[in-house]
Amino acid sequence: MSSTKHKKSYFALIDCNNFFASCEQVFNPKLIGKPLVILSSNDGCVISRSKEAKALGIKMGAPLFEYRRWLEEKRIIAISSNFALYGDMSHRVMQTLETFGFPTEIYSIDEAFLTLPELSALECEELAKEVRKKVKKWTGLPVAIGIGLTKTLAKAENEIGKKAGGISVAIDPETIALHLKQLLVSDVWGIGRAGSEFLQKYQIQTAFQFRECEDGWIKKHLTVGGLRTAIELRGTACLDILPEREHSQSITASRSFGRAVTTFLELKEAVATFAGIAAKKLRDQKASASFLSVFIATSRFVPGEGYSNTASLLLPFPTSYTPDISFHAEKALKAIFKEGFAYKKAGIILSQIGSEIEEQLNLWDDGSLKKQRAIYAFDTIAHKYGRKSLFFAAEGIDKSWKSRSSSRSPLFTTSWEEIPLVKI
DNA sequence: TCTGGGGTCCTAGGACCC
DNA sequence: TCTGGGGTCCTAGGACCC
Repeated sequence: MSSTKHKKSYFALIDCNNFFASCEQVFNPKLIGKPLVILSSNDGCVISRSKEAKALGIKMGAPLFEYRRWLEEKRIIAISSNFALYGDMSHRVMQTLETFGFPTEIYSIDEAFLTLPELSALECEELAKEVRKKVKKWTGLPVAIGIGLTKTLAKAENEIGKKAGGISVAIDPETIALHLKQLLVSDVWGIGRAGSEFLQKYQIQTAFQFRECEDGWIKKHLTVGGLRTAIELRGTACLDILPEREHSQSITASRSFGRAVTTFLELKEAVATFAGIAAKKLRDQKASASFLSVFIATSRFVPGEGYSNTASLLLPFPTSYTPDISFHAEKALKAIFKEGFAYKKAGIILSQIGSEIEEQLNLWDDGSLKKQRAIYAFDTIAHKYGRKSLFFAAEGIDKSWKSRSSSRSPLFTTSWEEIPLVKI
């Protein structure tokens, strides 16, 4: 019997208002009520604005060098970002939300979804009020709350709530339709710039108009992601609350440089720093990575001759050990570095992340191991330890790999202990 | 002179394999 | 050895999110 057909549930999206600016205000009450902007690294551009700063018309992402005079004239306070503080505040907010006992998904540094049971609209409102009050009391931060039948609708309600006292609920078809008619497609979660520009050409401007479009047409032009968004807007949930993952899919450490970097040495040092940051993040997750990319780029704002490139490589072993990662990052950097350019940005991306133990076993035990990776691993070991140890381990050759060389195909070896593993 | 950083997911097309 | 169709894997790049 399909009595397991799950009960109806609602979604709430809790979103901190002007998060970074609000965090600063909590710790420095003199900033409350003032036009305030938070700046990115190198104080490059605006990444958060207080309500008052927004009212003065300063745009998200505004570059400081263009607006500095203007900011001074308007007496807007600009301060550098403090991500350690924001991370800590985020943690407190999430902990507060978890005290309500609903399944919770932390969506970003300042947002979380809750799954609610089926309630009346009034009960939803009451609950939202309670959540707002508690978060404000426990953390000092103001939040907006949207409640809807799906995550996308909760997001939409949140947008509306921000402009209407902080809370918006829509769970009946009439209210939903009414609200979606007021919401621009470009403000729908999942519809970005490219999507809304495309829809504009077909005179589709509101979320309501978008959800009325034909499935096949949406899928053809906006892919499955677009279709999922439309289905969610019609009230059918197809994005569930995601369970917490053990580790990230990828880890990035990158920076823009305050001033242009031209030499390999400088770039090498920067990349070594990124390697350290990324490796630490990896270890904090008790994970290791098998794939590494390094990228460098000149300024994207200088027209004409720029240069940017990425080099990727499979690590011989899954690792989270800084010297290993640093060593390979430098190799990758060497492959793409070109003399004569003014580099403005660089970074490292670690991917193919798994738990340490799992990955170590995979390398030798698991038939699902990718061939390319195995060959790479063997070549590297052969290089590092000499062919002898390889032959020693090379029992039980998988026949399907025969076309390669017999010296590097022993995946299903029974004496893998003989191979010295690089320490993680 | 000066323009953020960190993510996820999807697709197209080539490589490869049976 | 030749043949082609079809599946799967892999990667680059784009779109989107905060």
